[in-house]
Amino acid sequence: MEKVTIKQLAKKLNLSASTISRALQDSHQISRETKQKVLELAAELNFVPNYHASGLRKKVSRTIAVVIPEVADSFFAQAINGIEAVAQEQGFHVLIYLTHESFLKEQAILKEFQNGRVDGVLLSITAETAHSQHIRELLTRGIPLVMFDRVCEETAVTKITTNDFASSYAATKHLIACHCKRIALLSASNSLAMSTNRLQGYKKALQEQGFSFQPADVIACSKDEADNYSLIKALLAPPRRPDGIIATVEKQATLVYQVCQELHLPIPREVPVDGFSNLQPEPFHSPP
Amino acid sequence: MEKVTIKQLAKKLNLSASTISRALQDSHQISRETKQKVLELAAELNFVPNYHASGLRKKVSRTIAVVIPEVADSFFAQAINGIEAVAQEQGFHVLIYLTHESFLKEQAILKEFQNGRVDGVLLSITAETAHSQHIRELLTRGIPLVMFDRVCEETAVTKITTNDFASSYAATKHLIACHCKRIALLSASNSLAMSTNRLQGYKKALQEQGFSFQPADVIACSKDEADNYSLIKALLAPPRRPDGIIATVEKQATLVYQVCQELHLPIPREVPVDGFSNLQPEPFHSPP
DNA sequence: TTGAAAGCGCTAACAG
DNA sequence: CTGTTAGCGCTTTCAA
Repeated sequence: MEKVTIKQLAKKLNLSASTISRALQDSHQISRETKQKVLELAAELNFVPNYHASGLRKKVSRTIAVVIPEVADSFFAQAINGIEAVAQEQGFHVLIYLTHESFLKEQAILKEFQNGRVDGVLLSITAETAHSQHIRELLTRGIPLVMFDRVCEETAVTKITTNDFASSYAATKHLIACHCKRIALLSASNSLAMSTNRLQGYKKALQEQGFSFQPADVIACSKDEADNYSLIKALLAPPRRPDGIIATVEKQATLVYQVCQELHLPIPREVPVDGFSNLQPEPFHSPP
Repeated sequence: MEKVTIKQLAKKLNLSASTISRALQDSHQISRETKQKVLELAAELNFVPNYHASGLRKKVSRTIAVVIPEVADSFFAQAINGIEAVAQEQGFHVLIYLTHESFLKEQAILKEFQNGRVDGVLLSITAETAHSQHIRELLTRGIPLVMFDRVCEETAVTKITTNDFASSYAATKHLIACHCKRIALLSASNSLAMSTNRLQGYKKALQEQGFSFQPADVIACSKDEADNYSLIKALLAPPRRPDGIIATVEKQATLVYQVCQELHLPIPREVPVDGFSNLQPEPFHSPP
């Protein structure tokens, strides 16, 4: 029992390939009877239409790509869950690509998307991503792209983010309300819009509550865990120890605990400001 | 600047399409010069070979599918990370499918894989999955399939698992060595090979150490968190409270804590026996 | 309502 | 080394 094709169905039913094709697509111009017969035979012979053939012809793939830095932290895992669920509902397939924070990989991956493999892209950019030529090129080629979580301001595409400004603003105000006197901000990376927005929210809240912004209270964490560890250790050193901390990333919160334990310090009041903890994945829009 | 095809390159260089095709594939039967020219023009015109066309011709997709129940718990997230990394290295693409523990979905998803979209499948079966007709059918069609983590004994395919028997055996012995007198096993589901193997390991260790196996000490947890909660609560009720627990799934360990807190009980000595905590993803083998 | 024919873009014999 | 030819399997005009 070799691979069954439309042609074979056609021969067995004394019909033309085009009729079979139409019947399978439930075309309005095929008689009930014929459809019936075709569907039956197809089921019997276990016919599965070739994906590449129809893709080549129709120029669609019913596939979207999700390009993210990593799936390690629970945020992206959740995101995948949500995305896949919606995609499956809509009959779409989901390709996963990890950039591991490498801009070059991001470029290479997006470049390949010009080949018809995907109909659309969900992108959460690299921390390294500074310009967006590669993104604009995809768009030029007519491939819709939506940025989520980590977006890049300069490009004119749909962006899905939590309101970074608002969340760090709220977090800061919350800590102040809890009588914190010195609030530090653990920030992720400087180039991302997310980071700057959060920084702004933090500043705004401080200012409104009559605190002065201290650049030394903002720690720019990097990819290197060891570095971050040192930075946090320095931050928590007694002389100017903060009594409140806003952590921008899950991992950093953990580091704070570690450092405190090691230094036998009381754990400061901490507020994590997470990516998308309450992400409601947007429904996809199939291409029109 | 419309989509560039091989034909266009051919015309511009006064060569045939086949020559271009060969040059792009770095065929041994094309002159240095020609290759050079072709590559240059291709780069200049930003040529990207059509995926469906070559897929249709060559009957490959350079794509593998990963079919898992959920990506929620960190295990599968890690798995995806590893799989994608290896795939990317080998120039493969990764499709993700979630079954949400539904056997019907699993079936439907595998069925579609007969259409040429994927070259291979990594499957971690549903808790519901009882028979393996759908799996065997895929294999018949020449699509390699590897089961991981949650495997199904009856099928003759490569399986990647931690040694379930050994790990629960070791865990049980460990608890006995810690002077535990009554050791409970929180088991996941009865039909999975993983569960039965773990149960065997547990029994073996008990027996070897002169303990008698008590069916009541094995709790078969279900999908329903609330149910599990009740079961664990009953288990931990004073009369025959275990002083050691082997938890088969991450989630269950958490439940135990919750129940103990609520009941103001001391937390029993607990040993989690996790899926693949130390999974070293196997390198893929591209099809020969 | 159905069929014939052409072609999506690429690759692989088979020649030369 | 390069060109010619013939499809991969399906969809879609255009005719009948």
